Amino acid sequence: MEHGAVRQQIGLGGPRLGREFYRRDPVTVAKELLGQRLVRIVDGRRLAGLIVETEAYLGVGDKAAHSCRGRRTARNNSMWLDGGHAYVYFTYGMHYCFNVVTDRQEIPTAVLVRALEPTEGLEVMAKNRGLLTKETVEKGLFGLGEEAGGLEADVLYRLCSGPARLCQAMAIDRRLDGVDLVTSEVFFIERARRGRLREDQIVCGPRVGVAYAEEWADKPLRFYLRGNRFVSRP
DNA sequence: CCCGTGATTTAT
DNA sequence: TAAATCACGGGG
Repeated sequence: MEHGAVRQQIGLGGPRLGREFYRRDPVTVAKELLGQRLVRIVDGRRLAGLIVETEAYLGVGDKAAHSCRGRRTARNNSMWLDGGHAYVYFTYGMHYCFNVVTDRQEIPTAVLVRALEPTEGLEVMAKNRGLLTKETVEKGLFGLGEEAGGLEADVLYRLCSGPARLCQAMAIDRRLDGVDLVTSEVFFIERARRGRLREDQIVCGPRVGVAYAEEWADKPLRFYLRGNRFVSRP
């Protein structure tokens, strides 16, 4: 099915980011992904959120990147695909993390998506996250019609604020590894914002959880929206 | 602060 | 084949 037709069938949604958006260096893509909308279709329903935090991984030589040594393995294979594909990996025996592959084929760079501001399908996300306790349901916090209307703040801010949390919320696992975000009917990114963010709207700092990466540990390759409440850590 | 959890990678 | 590691999250 053609993309426009898919969008129409699904309803909602704006134009999707195209191949050329992703075929750039990971730092540029990491910054420009901020404010765009990640969408996952599950059982015909849209789960979506605005990307508010990202990290760039610079490929061969970047000691924090899975492609640091330039060796293509069963796990990191997707990093060598063309820009716009998904790289999903499994770690710590229980967590998935989602990256957007950047630049051209054979250049193994990527952007880790670290946090979303959830906008659609919040009750499904809460269920996927195991945050739908009996008490939460009894209090009638869901099914009120308004998306985040009755959702308690402590649940809301734990939905997608972390790379593994957002994967759990949006049902992202290894089956989505290698999927093409430009053409997939179930996993893609929509343009929710046109033009560039002002530089002062973006906070830049060291990547999280890469202390082992020696001289690469402190490079300012993490980006998030200034003042946004949904980043994984302020 | 510590710990679960198991695939993947690296060292013997 | 064995050991160490890990782009994390949840619970004190």
